[in-house]
Amino acid sequence: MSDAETKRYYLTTAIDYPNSRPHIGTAFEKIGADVQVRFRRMEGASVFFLMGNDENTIKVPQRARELNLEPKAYVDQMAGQFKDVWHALDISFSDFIQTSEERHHAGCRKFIQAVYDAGDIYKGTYSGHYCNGCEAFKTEKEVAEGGGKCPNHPNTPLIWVEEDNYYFRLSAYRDRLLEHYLSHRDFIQPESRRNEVMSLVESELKDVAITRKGFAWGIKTPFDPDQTIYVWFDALLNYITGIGYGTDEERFRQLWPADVHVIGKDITRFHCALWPAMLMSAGLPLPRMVFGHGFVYRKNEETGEVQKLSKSLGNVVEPMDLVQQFSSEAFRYYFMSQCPFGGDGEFSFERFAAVYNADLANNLGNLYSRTLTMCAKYFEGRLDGGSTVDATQWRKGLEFEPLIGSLRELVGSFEYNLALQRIWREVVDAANRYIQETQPFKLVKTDVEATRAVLVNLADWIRVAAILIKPFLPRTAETFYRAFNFEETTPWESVGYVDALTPLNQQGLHVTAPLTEGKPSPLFPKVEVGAPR
RNA sequence: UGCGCCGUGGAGCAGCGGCUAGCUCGCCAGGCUCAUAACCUGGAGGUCGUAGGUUCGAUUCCUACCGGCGCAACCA
Repeated sequence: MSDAETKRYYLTTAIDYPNSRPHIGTAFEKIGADVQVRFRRMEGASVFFLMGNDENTIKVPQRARELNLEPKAYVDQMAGQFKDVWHALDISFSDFIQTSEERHHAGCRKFIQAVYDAGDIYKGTYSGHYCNGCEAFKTEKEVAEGGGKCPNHPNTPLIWVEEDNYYFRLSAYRDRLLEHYLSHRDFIQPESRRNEVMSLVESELKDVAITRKGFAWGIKTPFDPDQTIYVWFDALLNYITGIGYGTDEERFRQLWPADVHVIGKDITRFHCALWPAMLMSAGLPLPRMVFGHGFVYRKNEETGEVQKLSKSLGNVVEPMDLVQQFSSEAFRYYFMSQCPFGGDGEFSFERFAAVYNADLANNLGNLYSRTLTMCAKYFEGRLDGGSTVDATQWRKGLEFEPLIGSLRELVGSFEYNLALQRIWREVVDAANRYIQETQPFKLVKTDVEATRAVLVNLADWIRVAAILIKPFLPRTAETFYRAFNFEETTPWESVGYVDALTPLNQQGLHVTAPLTEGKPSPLFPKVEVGAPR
């Protein structure tokens, strides 16, 4: 692997249907992805982070008609809303692809033609329950749910329709897929998802219909203009059309294959079976990893019941509600610290507030407050007056280098909750304990220089904490870093985990944070537990 | 039904073969006063779902069962 290759990092998230607004579960995925790319950037990688919306579904023209809009106008409007939410959560995506864009259409046509030319597409007959109300086929499951009728149109009888479609020869890739899983242990992460996919591929891997007839909205099949590409086949292709496949081959070659597709556990099979088979057929390299994250469930505060987020249960929580009540930082912290990214997690307003108060207000925020206040009160913000002190004193008794090493490993492998837990226990808590043990507020009465030494150590502590939380809480981290004049040594933008290991530059060390009457304003004002909502 | 995950003090989690089973929140008692009534110390509280098995030894491995949950080809 060349140096240039190890340094570029291409990550994608699942593209979302635009017919409903993003909820906390959708946001969970994007934040987890964002933490990873922020971390990779800190590690020196040149990152490309792709997100987008999945717009070529039958529901789009339906919904657009209801709103009296052109489909394209509708999806553009929705994409704007999605991006607003992602920006509010500080999701640092590089590009946002909409599958209604021409660049996507062009890439899709090229790709399906390549698969066709490879002989993996054949004409067949698709049959199923068709609903005239939805203008779509219903799955057996949907029919069962509706008691033999369409769940959305119970008065419209379902009809059995047979239609000529094109099929992708997925079954032909069974052995090559299994071989790939075996030779690339990391292809499907976390481990628990592997078995599921492997047993699925071993047992049943049927060819799939990849086109539908008679839809105006969607991508026309190049070898048969009466047919449009079925949503799944087209959706997966965003990962390559978003980086220039079919429109900018040079760029595509630079970025592909993806380092990781971050997706929800429900769609692992598409990404681990269908997608690699499609790529094999088209002669393209496979992504290095598919990470299937867990889901966020809603805990009902009164009954204690844990439920899936769903519109019908009315328990959907919109990210903006929490961002407005607390902050994007609080939002990011809750989900990254409380929900293991590879597994499932729970959300309740009560718990959100409890975690916010305990970890952000009382620990992190308060550490910041008390440190800066003492610097201002005892030294008027200047810590550089005395003789040079040992600023690494605080690291004694702490296995510091191994800690940084394991944090890098944990963050790099998406184990965010464990990483945050260690940062809090071993860095933030330790700092509060250090203050209690050294008692600078007492010491200042007898030994000013010793007090200065303690505060210099705390300043370094703040600096290191800033670096460690940078991928998770970018704003808070920056505030921490700008509390002192650390930027004179290393600019904030270029600070990485390695800088936590370099010693503090005490030259001219002083407080740069804005203070009002010698105090910073609270970063995380405490909230009344149980009050919100 | 198939496949998968989970069941550890009041709540949320960690431990995944062997020191007195850890951590956070909550609770109780002290301490401190720099700080967002924050912080620090100590304490109470667990037969690690049940029944077997493997082993010198199991919360940790195996089997069965009970209970909860997820996925199963367009609801993150």
